[in-house]
Amino acid sequence: METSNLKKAGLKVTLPRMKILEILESSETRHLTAEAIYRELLDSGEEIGLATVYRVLTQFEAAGLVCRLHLEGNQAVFELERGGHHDHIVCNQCGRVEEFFDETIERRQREIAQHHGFAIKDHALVLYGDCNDSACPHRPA
Amino acid sequence: METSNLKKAGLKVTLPRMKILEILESSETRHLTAEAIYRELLDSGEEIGLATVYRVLTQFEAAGLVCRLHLEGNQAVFELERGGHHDHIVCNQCGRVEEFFDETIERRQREIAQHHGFAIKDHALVLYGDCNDSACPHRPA
DNA sequence: GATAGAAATGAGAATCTTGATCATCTGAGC
DNA sequence: GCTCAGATGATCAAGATTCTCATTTCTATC
Repeated sequence: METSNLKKAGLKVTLPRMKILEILESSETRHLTAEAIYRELLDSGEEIGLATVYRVLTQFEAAGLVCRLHLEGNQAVFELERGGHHDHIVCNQCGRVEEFFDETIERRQREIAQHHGFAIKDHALVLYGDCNDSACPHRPA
Repeated sequence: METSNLKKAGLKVTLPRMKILEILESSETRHLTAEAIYRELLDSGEEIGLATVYRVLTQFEAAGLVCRLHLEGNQAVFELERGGHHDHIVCNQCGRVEEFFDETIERRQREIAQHHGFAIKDHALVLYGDCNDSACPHRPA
C-alpha cells in the first residue's frame, strides 16, 4: 500500500522506512519528533538506529511524504503530508498542536510578498497560546 | 544614551553590553546571529567571549531590548526591538530579511485562535521567497 | 530461488549551536 | 580608592542532527 509511495519517490522499500511510515500514519498526535519516533520503534521491538530515523525522515521530506516543522523548542517535528497545506496553533502549556487553513491570510501573504518584490515560495506561520483542553495543565480548575 | 536602557533593565553598564548594543544599532542587516556579532567584536579588536555574546543577547531578550527570531537554518538571529511588532520575509537565495506588518493578518490570527479556543499569546510568521534585489545571486541577469 | 551490485543501515564519532561552571575581573556606590 | 555583587571569559557540557564506514539488505538478473 504505502510501498507505492516509497517506490514513487525512488526509495527502496525497506523495513525501517515502512515502520517509520506506519508510526507516522498511526500516531494520534500526528506531530512527532525524530526522538519520539525512535522511541516508538524501540518500544515495538524494532532495532532501528536513531541515525536511520533522521536519515529516513530527511528523505521523506525531500520526497514530499512528510513536512518538517520548527515549532518553539529545539527539536523539529514531522507530520505526514496529506495533501493540503495548513498552518499550526500550539498550546504553550500542554504542547498540543492544532491545524488550520485560512484563505484570507494566504491571500494577504501573497499580496505582501508581491508588494516587496518577492516571489513567495513558502511560509511558516505558527500561533502560540493557551488552549482550553480539559487535559491542559494550564486550564483553570 | 543607551546606557539608560541597560539601567532600566537592571543590567550593569559594561563594555561588552555597550559594544553589543552598538553593533545591533549600527549593523546594516539589522538581523544578526550571535556568531556574526561575535565576529564583529573580534574584528573591532574587542576581547569578548562568545559565551558572553549569547548570555548578553539572552538578557537583552528578557529585558525586551532585542527579539530572537528562528528563521530557517539552525542559528537564531537577533534584532533590536524598536517598538512595533512585525513579521518577516526572507530571501531564499541571498538571505536578505525584510519586515512587514499587516493588520488583516493580525486580526485573522486572533479570530482563528479564538475559534479554536486558544488564548493567543504570540505568533511567528515568516515568508520565504526569492527577492528581486540587484545584488541577489538568484536574480536573472 | 541463488547472486551480485547498489543502496541502506547501525553504531558511534563528529559537528554545531547554545547554555552551564567557576575562578577572575569590573563597575557602582560609599 | 575600596568593597562586593554582578559580569566576564575559558572551558566544558548538553542536545539535536549529521557524517563515516563497515556490515547488511533490497532489487534486478540469471
